[in-house]
Amino acid sequence: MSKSSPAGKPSIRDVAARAGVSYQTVSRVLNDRTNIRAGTRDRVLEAMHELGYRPNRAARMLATSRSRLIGVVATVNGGYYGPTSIISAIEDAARAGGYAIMLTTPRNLSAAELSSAVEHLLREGVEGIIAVAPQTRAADAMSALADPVPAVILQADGSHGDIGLSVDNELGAGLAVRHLVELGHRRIAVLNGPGDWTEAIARTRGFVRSVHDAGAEVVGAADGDWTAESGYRGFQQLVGCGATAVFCANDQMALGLLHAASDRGLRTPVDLSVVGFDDVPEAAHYIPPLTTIRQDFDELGRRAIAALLARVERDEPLFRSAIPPRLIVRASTLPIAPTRQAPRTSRLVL
Amino acid sequence: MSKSSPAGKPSIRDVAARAGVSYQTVSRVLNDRTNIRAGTRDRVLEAMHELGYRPNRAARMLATSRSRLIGVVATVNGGYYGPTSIISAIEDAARAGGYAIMLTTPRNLSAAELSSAVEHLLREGVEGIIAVAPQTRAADAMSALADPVPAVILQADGSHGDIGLSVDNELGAGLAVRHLVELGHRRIAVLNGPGDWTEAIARTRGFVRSVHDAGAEVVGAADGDWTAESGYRGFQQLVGCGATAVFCANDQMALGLLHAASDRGLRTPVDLSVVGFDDVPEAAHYIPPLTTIRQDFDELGRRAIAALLARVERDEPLFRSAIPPRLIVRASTLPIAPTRQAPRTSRLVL
DNA sequence: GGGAACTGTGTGAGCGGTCACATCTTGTGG
DNA sequence: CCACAAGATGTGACCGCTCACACAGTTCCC
Repeated sequence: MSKSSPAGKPSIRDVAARAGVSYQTVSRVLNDRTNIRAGTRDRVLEAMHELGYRPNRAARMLATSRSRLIGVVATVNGGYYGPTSIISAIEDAARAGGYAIMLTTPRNLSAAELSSAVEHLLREGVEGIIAVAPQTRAADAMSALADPVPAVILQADGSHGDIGLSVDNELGAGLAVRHLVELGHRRIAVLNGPGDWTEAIARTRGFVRSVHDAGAEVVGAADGDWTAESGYRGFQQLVGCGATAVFCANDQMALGLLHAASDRGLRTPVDLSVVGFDDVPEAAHYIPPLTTIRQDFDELGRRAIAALLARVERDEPLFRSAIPPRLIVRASTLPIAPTRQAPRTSRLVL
Repeated sequence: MSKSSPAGKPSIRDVAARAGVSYQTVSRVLNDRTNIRAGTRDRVLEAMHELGYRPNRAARMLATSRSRLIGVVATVNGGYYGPTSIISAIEDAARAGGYAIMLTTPRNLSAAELSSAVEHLLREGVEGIIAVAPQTRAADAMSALADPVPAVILQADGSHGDIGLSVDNELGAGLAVRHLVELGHRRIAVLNGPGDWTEAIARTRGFVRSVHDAGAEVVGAADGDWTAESGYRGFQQLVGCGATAVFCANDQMALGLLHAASDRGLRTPVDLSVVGFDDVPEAAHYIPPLTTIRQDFDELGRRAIAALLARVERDEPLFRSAIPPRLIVRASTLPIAPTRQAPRTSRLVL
């Protein structure tokens, strides 16, 4: 068999032979160069089509020393809605920009797992990394690790230099609080997310500030770990605090809290108003349907890629921009009832 | 600058020069060949470390014409728990096997979107494809598309030749039914998944057969689309059918059904027992906590990679194996109350 | 003690593209 | 009508690695 054996996959040279041109001409067609006669181009394209030619990425990568690969690091444990949506948006935007996504899913966001994931990506030759690493520790580890290539850390706050990008969590918490205050609530409790997550910190900060700004009062606080289970336990800690409304740092915890409230015979929203955060698809069917803060994860993913590619391709500095979330009002919040204005220690009041 | 300029990334030749050996010896170390003197290997390894050498994947791919890349096609719209868990398990197993994952997330599972996603992966040079394409139509399209490389289709049933792999949905439905029957339920309704999803079809089939085998009766059926919203509507269709228990083809629909039942003043599980399918993390905190069928998505992902790699590396035929799911009993199911044995048309009976 | 059968290491070629440059056409103006 | 620029195409080298093979140095056994 000669070198142009049709056995293996066709190469640029097979196409050239078939079209009666040199391999370089084929390469020009491949790269959309301008200086090619239309007729020649057509012949080459036809030859490619006939041969079922597909350019070899490895060869191009080797020759250009560009991989057009973006690495993504994300844990999707528990099937959280946020990371998953973000990844999907990232892939979309990356593909549109001519890049492919290489995914790693470390079991957790410990420094060791992260470092192993990043090392894996670097070995694969990615040109940039997007980490969905919403824990402060993880974000710290990432900013240290992603030395050789540009990186964007999602859901990281301002403390991580110029490589963080996130939804405006403080604003989101503010929207929730203002909504409750407008309904007449003055005694509000909070169910925080884990203290080492940037988003949780920002939401708590936004919550506390907004409550004070509105002249209301934080009458109770409990810490959760994002799970519905921790929401259930959080409710139990809040019992007796006298709140008429609770702000939960995410929807899952709000679900657990609704469950606990129901177990205790409390009627949401008559006895207690509840606000969540995220607007997961199921939130509209919690009992009662949950008032919550919707995050635009798609937009976050798109911006992450836009920022990273600007850096990779044009060496522009990463721009920071916070994405504003929206308040979605459903049935879990209600104007405070006249009889509840002065809460007594009834079992129907938190 | 000479060819061994330390400017760019170090190559195998830079390492060789530093270690005082030929580039081939370095290559041998890289590939864990046996015939190398221990001292030589150590010197090479040290040189690599000093230079911060990282092998160039593109060059290796080109030389070996192997990419060690696995393409994954999956839609993660709506943040469903299943696909996400599967992807994570796939990545884990692939990395352990020395492969990297290239992810595409088509917006939907239409033939056009699938084909574009697969084409993208093929251009990237993947050696195999795993598609999380649980719709029959999508599975059909995939088995047609994935011509040039081996493929595994997840959550596809036996009708897709030897490339499908899934949890044993029929068995799962059977577990749910037997549980209800043991509790005394004889009049059972079903909330089906969308008719063009292989899993939905298998669950329905398993449900119907098990009900008949147990001498019980299917007194009502409604079709949903996996969403909580469709579960809510499904309940309304089932009203009046006289069932004492409902089997829902997934947890989200069960959630919607619980919501609708609650809106109508029906108490689950006193008035109505409900079983779901999937065991999403939140299911333990639905109101009431949901009895459901747990799928082992991790195992499914691992088996998918195992099957695919066996095919890619040793050209073994893909083996089919159904993974058995487990019944998780929670509070949404209860033995049938004596007064409900002969259901009257009370508003408390479906 | 001299090949056979190792072990350890080096050399040339080539994977399939791209780049820089050379060469051949073609068009244009004086 | 020819010089010269611009456009279209071809040639050689090279990206970083692996393969097949060549070759040197040991061990070994009759």
